[in-house]
Amino acid sequence: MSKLPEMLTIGQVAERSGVPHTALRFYEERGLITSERTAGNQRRYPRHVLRRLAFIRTAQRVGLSLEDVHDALATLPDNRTPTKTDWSRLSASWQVELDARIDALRRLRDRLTSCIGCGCLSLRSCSLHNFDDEQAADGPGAPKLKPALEGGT
Amino acid sequence: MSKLPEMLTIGQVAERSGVPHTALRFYEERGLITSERTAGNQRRYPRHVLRRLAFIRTAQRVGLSLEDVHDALATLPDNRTPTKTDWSRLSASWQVELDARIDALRRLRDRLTSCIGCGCLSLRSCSLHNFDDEQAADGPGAPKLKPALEGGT
DNA sequence: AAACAACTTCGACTTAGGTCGAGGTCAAGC
DNA sequence: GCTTGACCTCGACCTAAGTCGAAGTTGTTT
Repeated sequence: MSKLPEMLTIGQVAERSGVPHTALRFYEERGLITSERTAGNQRRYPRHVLRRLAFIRTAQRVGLSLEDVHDALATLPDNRTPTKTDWSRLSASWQVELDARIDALRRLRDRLTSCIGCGCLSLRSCSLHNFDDEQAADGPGAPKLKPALEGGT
Repeated sequence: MSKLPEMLTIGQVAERSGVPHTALRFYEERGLITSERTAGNQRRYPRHVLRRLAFIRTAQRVGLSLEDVHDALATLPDNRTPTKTDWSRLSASWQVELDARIDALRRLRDRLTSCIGCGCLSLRSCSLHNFDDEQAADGPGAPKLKPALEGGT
């Protein structure tokens, strides 16, 4: 009993979270997680790092970059791991982001639909090539996501 | 009159297509476009390269990688620039891809919705963290797109 | 024929999100 | 007290889709 370990090794965290240990060190380097060290310089993690990792991975799946995640975590008052309240606030702002992305894709699809069969593919006349709105800015080759958390109050 | 130039220089193609000349050389290196050369080793493009470029950029916007585009172009009988018929066939297959992506995002959003307020964020119990279906495979850090053109008959 | 813009190649660099390996240290079991 | 596995750092490497700069050549115009 009382076998609930206070601190976890990097290997344990990797196994429990499903995040490779290489990525854990990488995240630490990026300031997304922190660890304490043993006398022998090995990392030891408090259990709540698991929650933080869950947060990170979910945010990534929503489409946020690690930098965005970093910034989101930084908006937490004490730089703490998100609590239920924080989670609600942040995930609500992700929804906006997701909705926007879904919408952009849908518009693209509809344009494609209206183009099928026209065979135009003209650089000048086809509507598919002439929207400087939506994702034209992040254009080909750089499908980055807008911050979108900025206004996430 | 008769000023319709047979062949275009790289600068002209860049200007007309909106694709930077650096990218044009890059695409050629990748086998997406080809060019002839003058006696002095400069590239000259037939006008239909513009259509091919339109195809490439549109495909990219749909979410295909250059490799996917390369493969798609290779499915064309004579390795030609897509005609109206090819365009219909390929863009129809892109629709499937787009629909799938839209759907995946929608499912993610819905899960997020059902999670807002629960605050669980548990690695084991929250439904957000337990879908090995859909996009779990391309996981965080590698938001690549599935080929999806393979079956595009 | 000389100027000058446009073109050539090649290698290095970029961002994001990591992975891999070498060489060395730490911790736990027997 | 020794073996073995887990851990450490650091730098190199990876993919994708290009960009940038240097040094040299071509093509066009006057």
